[in-house]
Amino acid sequence: MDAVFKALADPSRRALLDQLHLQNGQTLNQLCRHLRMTRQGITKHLGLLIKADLIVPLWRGREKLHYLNPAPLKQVSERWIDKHKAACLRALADLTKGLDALKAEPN
Amino acid sequence: MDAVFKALADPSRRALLDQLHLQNGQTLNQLCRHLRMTRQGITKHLGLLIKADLIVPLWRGREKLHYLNPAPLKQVSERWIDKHKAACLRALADLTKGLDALKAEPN
DNA sequence: CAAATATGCAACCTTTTAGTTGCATATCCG
DNA sequence: CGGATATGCAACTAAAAGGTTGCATATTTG
Repeated sequence: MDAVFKALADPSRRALLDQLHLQNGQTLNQLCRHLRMTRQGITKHLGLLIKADLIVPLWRGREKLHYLNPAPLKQVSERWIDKHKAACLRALADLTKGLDALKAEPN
Repeated sequence: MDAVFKALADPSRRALLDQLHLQNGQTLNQLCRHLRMTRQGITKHLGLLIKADLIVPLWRGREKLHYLNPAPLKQVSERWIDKHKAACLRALADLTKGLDALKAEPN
C-alpha cells in the first residue's frame, strides 16, 4: 500500500495513469508522446507504477502494452480514504468545538 | 491537490493522520509520543500536512492543537479515486481482452 | 521574576528521487 | 540478412526529502 501512495505522489505518474485512463493498453512510445520527458524517464515512472501494481505490462512482440489495474486504487480507497471520510462530520465537529473553546476564553 | 498526494506519500505522515483520527486536536508534544522521531522532525511533517490543508492548527496559549480537515481527502476521493473506480470494470475488460489477444496469436 | 514547558527556526547531513545521456538488445520488415 | 523500430539497463547529476542538532522565543507556573 505504501508503494501505491508513493506512486501517486508524482504528477507525471498521475498523468500517465490519466493517459491510460483515456486509452488503455498503450505502448511505451505512445505514452511518451504525451509527456515531455525522455523515454527512459518515463520508463522509470512506469516501473514504479508497475511495482505498485497500478499498471500491468503485457508484451506483444517488441511492444509493451500498459494496462490499468484498478485493484490497488480500490484498496486504498476502501482501507484508507473511506475510513477518514466516515469520520468527516466528526472531524468538523471537533474543529468547530476547538474554535468555540478559543472564543470562549479571549486571553 | 498535488500537495495532498505528496503529503500522503510518507508513512510517518499517514501515521500522524491516523493518530489524529484516533484522537483529534492533539498538541505537537502529544503527537510526538507516538512516533519515534525528534520533535523537530515531526514539526516538519506536520508542516507539510498543514500546507496540504489536511490538518488545521489551532493555538491555545503556548500549545498548538492539531485538527483534521476532511475536505482535501474528500476532494481527492471525488475528483480522482472515484473517476478511476468508475472505470474499474472497463479496465478489467481491457486487460482481459489484451490477454486473450495474446493467447490468440501464440508466436 | 525565574524556571519549566511548548514550540519555532536554521543549518547541516544523508538518502532518495527525478531526469538525463549513452549504449545494448530484441523484434519486425523489405 | 540488414536496417529500422521498440525497449532495457547502467552510470551519472541535480534537486528534494527525511531527519538530526543547536539555539531562540513565547507562555505558563511557583
